[in-house]
Amino acid sequence: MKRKDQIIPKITGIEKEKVMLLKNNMKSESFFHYLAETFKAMSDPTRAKIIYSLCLENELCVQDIAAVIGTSSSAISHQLRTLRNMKLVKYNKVGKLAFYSLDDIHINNLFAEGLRHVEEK
Amino acid sequence: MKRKDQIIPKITGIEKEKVMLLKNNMKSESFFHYLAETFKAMSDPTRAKIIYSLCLENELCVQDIAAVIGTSSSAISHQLRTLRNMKLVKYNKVGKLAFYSLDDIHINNLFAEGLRHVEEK
DNA sequence: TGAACATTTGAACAGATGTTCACATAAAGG
DNA sequence: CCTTTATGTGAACATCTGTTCAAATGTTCA
Repeated sequence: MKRKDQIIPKITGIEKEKVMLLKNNMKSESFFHYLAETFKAMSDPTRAKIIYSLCLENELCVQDIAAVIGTSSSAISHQLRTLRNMKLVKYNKVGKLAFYSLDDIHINNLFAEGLRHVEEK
Repeated sequence: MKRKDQIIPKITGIEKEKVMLLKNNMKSESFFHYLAETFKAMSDPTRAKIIYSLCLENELCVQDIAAVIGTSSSAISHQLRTLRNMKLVKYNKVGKLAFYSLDDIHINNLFAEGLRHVEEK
């Protein structure tokens, strides 16, 4: 009987049960890809400023966002496309103006949680 | 008296009050930089998998994370350093093993909100 | 001490990213 | 129609990122 193994188990990093459990509960590759993309959409200072602005004022047009942030309309338009592609913002075109707003309440929650984290650090 | 301006205001994108209000409520450059960095830390599929694993099992060593995710220990170690630098994970060294865990409850909340967003889309 | 193991690290590479610039639409007003 | 204004887009650029590979560090155990 291998008594030693019971009393003094070999120290090894491999914890098979944990690994098995996690592997069985792992989400799909595409799930993590999409999740990462969502965070990535918020991971640029310019885009963070855009989202922050849309949290305070729930509808803004491109040039106003550009004015608030202090950069070109072109740069903002490029970034808004990224946010649009990731379904973080939606927009409403009135004549030549495009009014952007956050796509749904989850975006507010997610961003607010990020704000809270940074403010409390 | 410029009656026309009162009844039919010129359609223009510039809404000075909104812009002024937002500019006055804008956070600092470094705030947005740090906020963006926090989101960026979660914006890679490998790192998202690491954080997800640490949400389910609150302490894991490098090789077990590597086993769960299916990549090299070296790659995981590099990513853990990124997460460590951003204060998203902390670690506890026991002999030759390094047990990693999420740094605080805010990380759980933030990540969980992201999960919820993706699951409901 | 020497062998095996866990983790860290640096260099190097391909691939991705954000801005700028110039130009393209597209709508409004004269 | 022509000009002005608001936004969108593509190419080009420098910069950044994530992985791999090789090697170093540090720990355990025989």
